[in-house]
Amino acid sequence: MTDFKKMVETLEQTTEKDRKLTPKQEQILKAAVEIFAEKGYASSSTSEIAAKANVAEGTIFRHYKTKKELLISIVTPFMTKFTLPFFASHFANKVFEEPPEELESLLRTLLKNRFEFAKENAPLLRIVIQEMAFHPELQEKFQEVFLKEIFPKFEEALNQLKDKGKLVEIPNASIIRMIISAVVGFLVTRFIIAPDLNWDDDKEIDDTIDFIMHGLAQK
Amino acid sequence: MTDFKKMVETLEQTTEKDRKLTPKQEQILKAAVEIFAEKGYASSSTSEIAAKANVAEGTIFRHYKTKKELLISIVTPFMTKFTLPFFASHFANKVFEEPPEELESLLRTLLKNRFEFAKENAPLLRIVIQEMAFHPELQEKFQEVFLKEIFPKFEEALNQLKDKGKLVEIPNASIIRMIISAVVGFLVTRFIIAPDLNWDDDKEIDDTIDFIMHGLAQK
Amino acid sequence: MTDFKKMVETLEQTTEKDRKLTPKQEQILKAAVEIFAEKGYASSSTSEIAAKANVAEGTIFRHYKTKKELLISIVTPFMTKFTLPFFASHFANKVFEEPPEELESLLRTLLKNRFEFAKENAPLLRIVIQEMAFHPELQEKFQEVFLKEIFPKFEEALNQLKDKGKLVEIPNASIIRMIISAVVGFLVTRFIIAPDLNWDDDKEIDDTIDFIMHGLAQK
Amino acid sequence: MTDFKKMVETLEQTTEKDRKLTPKQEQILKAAVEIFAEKGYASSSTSEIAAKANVAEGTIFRHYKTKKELLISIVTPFMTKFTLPFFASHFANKVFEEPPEELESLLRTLLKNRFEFAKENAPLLRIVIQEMAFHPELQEKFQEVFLKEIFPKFEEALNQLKDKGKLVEIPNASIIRMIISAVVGFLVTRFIIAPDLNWDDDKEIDDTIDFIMHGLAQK
DNA sequence: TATGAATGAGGATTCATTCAT
DNA sequence: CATGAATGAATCCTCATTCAT
Repeated sequence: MTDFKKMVETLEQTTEKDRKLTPKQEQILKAAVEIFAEKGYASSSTSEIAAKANVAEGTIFRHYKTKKELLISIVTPFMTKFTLPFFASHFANKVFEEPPEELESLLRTLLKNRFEFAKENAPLLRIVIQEMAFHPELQEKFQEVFLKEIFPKFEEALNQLKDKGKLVEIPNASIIRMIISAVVGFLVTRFIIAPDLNWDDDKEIDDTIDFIMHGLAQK
Repeated sequence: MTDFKKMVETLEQTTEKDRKLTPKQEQILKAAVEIFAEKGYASSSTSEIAAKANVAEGTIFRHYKTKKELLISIVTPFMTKFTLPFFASHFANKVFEEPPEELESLLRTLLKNRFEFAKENAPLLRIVIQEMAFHPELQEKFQEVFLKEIFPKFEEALNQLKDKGKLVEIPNASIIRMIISAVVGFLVTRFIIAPDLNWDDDKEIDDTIDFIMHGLAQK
Repeated sequence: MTDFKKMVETLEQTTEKDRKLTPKQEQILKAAVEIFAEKGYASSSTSEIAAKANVAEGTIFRHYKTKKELLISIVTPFMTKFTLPFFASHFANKVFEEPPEELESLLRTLLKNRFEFAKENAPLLRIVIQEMAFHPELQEKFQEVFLKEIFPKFEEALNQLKDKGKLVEIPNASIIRMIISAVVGFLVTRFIIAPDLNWDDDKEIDDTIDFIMHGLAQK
Repeated sequence: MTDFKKMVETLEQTTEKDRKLTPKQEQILKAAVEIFAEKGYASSSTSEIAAKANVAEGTIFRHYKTKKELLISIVTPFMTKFTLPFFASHFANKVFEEPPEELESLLRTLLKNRFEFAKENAPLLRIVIQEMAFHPELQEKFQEVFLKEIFPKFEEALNQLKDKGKLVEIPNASIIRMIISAVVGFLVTRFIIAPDLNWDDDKEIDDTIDFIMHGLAQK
């Protein structure tokens, strides 16, 4: 499980780095997040970021060699942090050992937890979703994190459930897609498309989980 | 049903206009679609589009006053055409009068039909999804088409089903979100994220519909 | 007096040409005058002129090889026509033979006459004044018309008056400048700077002539 | 006399700003003045200005957001400085209290003084006269400076003179127009139309003042 | 003769990045 | 470390002019 350890290390380094951020750096990051989220990476200018961050234009380039490096410095820690909980040891354990109701409660816990994270980092979520399509660097990072780490565990769990006859017999990839579609569809609607609606978040989460569980149950 | 007629007219006008396109215009549109899809609107340059279209840069601006107008000329006909089948009169009729299995077969027909359309217009789908976030003009067009037209009919149909006890009792908005998430999640995965995988499209569509139907069935 | 004859011929040719103008040409000239007057030559576009003239862009260039030729076709006939009365034979005669009061009445007649012409052609006056500075072709035409024709006659007349002791003894060039400044200053104020004021034109003309006459009288 | 103070402040600020100009900025202004004067604002290109100023084109836009702002930064300080002497307190005083010969000597002093200023800033004078017609911003500035400040004082002075029977009884506006026409006509001829003639400036000024004084004297 | 699509050179302006202070 | 003036390539767009129809 070297990969996992490496990942955690990476995360912790990042965290430490975060702590080492000078005030100016923090201002820059904060401003960049807001502006990237609002107008998209390509339509944001470093001078605008500098202005919003109350910093000279040159200062940005002292900390981030290029504009793209600034983007990556913003996005990858978020991706890592967003993903980490999936590795919490009890996740694998529970799914392997417990009855299928456990999948439900696990998803529920996980979603609620990730929901809070998304809520606190809505602009970052927006940036990731908007920019993923255009930046191979981000896609690679995503593959690294998702395809190589989460996906296999996910599959393992799904296989277990299938063996116990608790899961519809369709390809794992499809199942995962459906789960993620439901979750991301909710998050995107909640935080990007219509953040100003009067949301009953707990109910929406419960309903979404119910929808997934029934949709995937063995018939 | 004036609204519907107006919409059809609009569509047909558009189609006629399409036929009137000069060769150069077609080259421009084709090139623009490819480049916008690949790099995103903001990162595409009109000079690059002109080069790919084998046309002088000025020629683009003879036909489309601004770069943004070019984008809109590309996107809105697609949005309209993509949406129009939802207004086919039998849609509303069937859902109102027939048993709920009808909903399923309708969704299935609809999805298959829209799937083909998306397949033939994958780059356009990509552009719409990528650019919607940044262009109020597109959002308005979307609202016009979706919120004012499709959504209300959708809701009516759902209410009917709920009355017959065939539908889970959660808010219509949530149901619609779940259906759309599943469908869009599929289309995005299929055509944008992993278009090169070895897809069994019919099965995926069937599985997705099954997922939706079970997920939303009354318990 | 070949020069004079040539000039009259030129004028008459122009006049004949004017008569031969096709409707499209007239529309073009009319539109060009309006637009040049409003925004200046350099800031006017041929496409705007074509639009205002209800004519295709290419049509302008069928009649005028270049944009500049269009300007010249507009300005030089005006300059010639504006100048021609100064050659009316009785001008020279009267100034030579009559007492100095005659200068006054002549100036008065002349100014009133030219005033009407300026009034009917205010936009053209505006164009001439605005563009003279930038177009050597116009300057040459002006020199041809003014320096070579009018100025010498003017001088002759002034010399006569000086001989009779009726004129202040300052250089002719200065006298001419003062007269022209007063006249042009009036026309510019009247038609360009403040055309919307409530002008009593006859009184202004009289006052201006009085001002000139007293200003130049032998002390 | 707040208005006057405000104006002086403005002038001094401008002067200080002038002193703060970086060398590049000075090069830009110098080049722009020369080129604007020669070809007119609309026909001057920022690339040409940059080249003449030995500066990158982008540098112009670092200091002046737009080409028009560059024009205004050039013209308005000139207009203000050109106008300021008219507010020198002794102007009003003298005209009110002294015999009418005083008007003459005052005009003479003023004209000589403004003549020197125009001589040193001939290209600027040219720009102002050429561009005034096309830029509402300049017209406003001019109105602010002339119509609201100079004109009323001028009128007061003229009324005083009329009361003493020393001035011809025609409307003040006409008188002012005549004076200005004579002065501007002289300056324009001297510096714009025929700057290369062999001018005896002092005599021209004297003659011009004489012309004005006699032209306006009570008959 | 009139059209208007097409051109491509040139226009103002933006922007990521560098570097002397 | 931080600044912000300077850069020049690239951007979107305009325009006078040409030419096939």
